[in-house]
Amino acid sequence: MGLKQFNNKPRRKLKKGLWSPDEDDKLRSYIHNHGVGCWNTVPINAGLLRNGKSCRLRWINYLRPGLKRETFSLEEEEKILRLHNKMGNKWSQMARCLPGRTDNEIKNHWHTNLKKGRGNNDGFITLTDADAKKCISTHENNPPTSITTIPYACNNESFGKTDVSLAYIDQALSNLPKVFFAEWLTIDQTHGEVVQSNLGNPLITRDLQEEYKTNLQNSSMQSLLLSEEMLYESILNGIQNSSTYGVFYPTLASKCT
DNA sequence: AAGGTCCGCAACCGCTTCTTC
DNA sequence: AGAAGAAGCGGTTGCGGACCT
Repeated sequence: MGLKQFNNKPRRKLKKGLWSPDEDDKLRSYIHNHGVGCWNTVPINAGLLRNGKSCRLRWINYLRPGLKRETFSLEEEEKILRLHNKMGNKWSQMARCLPGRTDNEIKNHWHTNLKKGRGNNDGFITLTDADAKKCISTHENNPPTSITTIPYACNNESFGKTDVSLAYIDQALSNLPKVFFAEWLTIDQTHGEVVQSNLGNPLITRDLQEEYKTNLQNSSMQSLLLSEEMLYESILNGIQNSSTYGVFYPTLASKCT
């Protein structure tokens, strides 16, 4: 009995690595004319020396119509951060919420930009001046009500120090309602009470909270970073009527325990 | 200019889930 | 019900370009 019995079918030497424009054309035109059907038969019928899996990936991540090929917008990044906080590494589910983006693209962008770049270990995002301007222009056109969300935070390292972005926000928001709450709090608008926190885990360390409290007392700055607990206290103390507002990004902060 | 290092992205790999029979 | 194949998913790898020395 010979093993050759198992190998009667001529085995095609499959190609790996980057796709050539020619291969792209073959796959694109095949799917355009015949549809996908079974992925395992696609490369055979399309005359490609690839496996079905590779074809599927190439189509989904690169050739499929409707894909955006441009860099992620601030709004998209904001959405990714929110979704990641809500669902973790569910890249494909996130992709469904971001038209024109693939799970692979979102995953790569998270690992290379959002995880360590704009976000810091302490759970805050570094806000560039350009980001701040974009953020403010969005809210200028659509002024927040007394209970709203500001989707950006400032790096806490800049807290209490001179910071262009923070100063810009102070200036730009001066005409807007003075109290803003983070998105992870649901507020009873009638009574001004926190009725629900969307995250059960501690948002920031006790040490950081103490640091903020000290800074809050000492700071002459108009803007303040508030922890969930501090926001809660502030509401209870009727701080809504003061000139304080909180800007806090919960997505990354939730990772900080 | 050349070699080394870093970083982003495309693609692969292997495991899980779904579907079909 | 369960086996087998297909599809989906997420972690990881490796190539290539940019940047640094």
